[in-house]
Amino acid sequence: MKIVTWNVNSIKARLGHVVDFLKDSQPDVLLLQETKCPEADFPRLEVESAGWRAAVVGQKSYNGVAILAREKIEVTADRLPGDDGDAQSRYLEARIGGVRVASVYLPNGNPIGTEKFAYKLAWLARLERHARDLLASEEPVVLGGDYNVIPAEDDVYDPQDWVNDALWQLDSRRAFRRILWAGYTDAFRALDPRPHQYSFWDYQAGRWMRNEGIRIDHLLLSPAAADRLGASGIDRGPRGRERASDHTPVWCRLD
DNA sequence: ATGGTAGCCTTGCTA
Repeated sequence: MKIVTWNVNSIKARLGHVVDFLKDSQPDVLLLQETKCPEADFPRLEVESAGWRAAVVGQKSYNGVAILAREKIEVTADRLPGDDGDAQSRYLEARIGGVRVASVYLPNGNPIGTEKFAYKLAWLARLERHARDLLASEEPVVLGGDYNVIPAEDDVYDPQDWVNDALWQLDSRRAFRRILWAGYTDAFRALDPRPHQYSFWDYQAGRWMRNEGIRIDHLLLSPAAADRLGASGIDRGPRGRERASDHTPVWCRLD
């Protein structure tokens, strides 16, 4: 089972890229973030015409996540538990072919020292709590998405550029590591020790052309899923296209 | 060098 996560930065702006990617890459599951549209506006027909089913949560202009899959999608959660007052569309979870998968879009959290950063840390704590609860199930679990956290120095072109950024704060990295210590495996890093393998390059300052990126899109695997991890990688192809998302797909294969 | 770009369907916000 090939599972891919991709922050597309608007599904409407990126629909051609997404359909091309489905046909070229043939994922069994594609986890999308930042679809930036309400459920009713999601281009469901185009996705289904290509041969994938879709489960979607969304809101106007911001956030929004989706799960595309070849097989039947049984939605198990359309929001992250732990805060009924949280109205942002950032979490969707489903059972597909005996695997529990989630599409996760963490808050960016900038600027630091504001309520936005507090919301990010609270969201990470809620995700850790729920990730621990999911371990109690018999199923393999794959939590994939844009975590908006740079895990380590090897995952950024220059940490000095990010010292005042929410993605590189010690509190952000510690909260991310707590999920790993709960028993989850970073599918990319588990199989590829090379430094400076990125999943995001800012649109500004020629970051893509200079390969100055960060690795913030992650697939976190429960032990039962990690036992089946056969391959993983980052597909830089979509980032190099015209009118690309600023993120590129990250994938893993469960045998 | 406190800039730069992209998507939202705004005239600024979010990233």
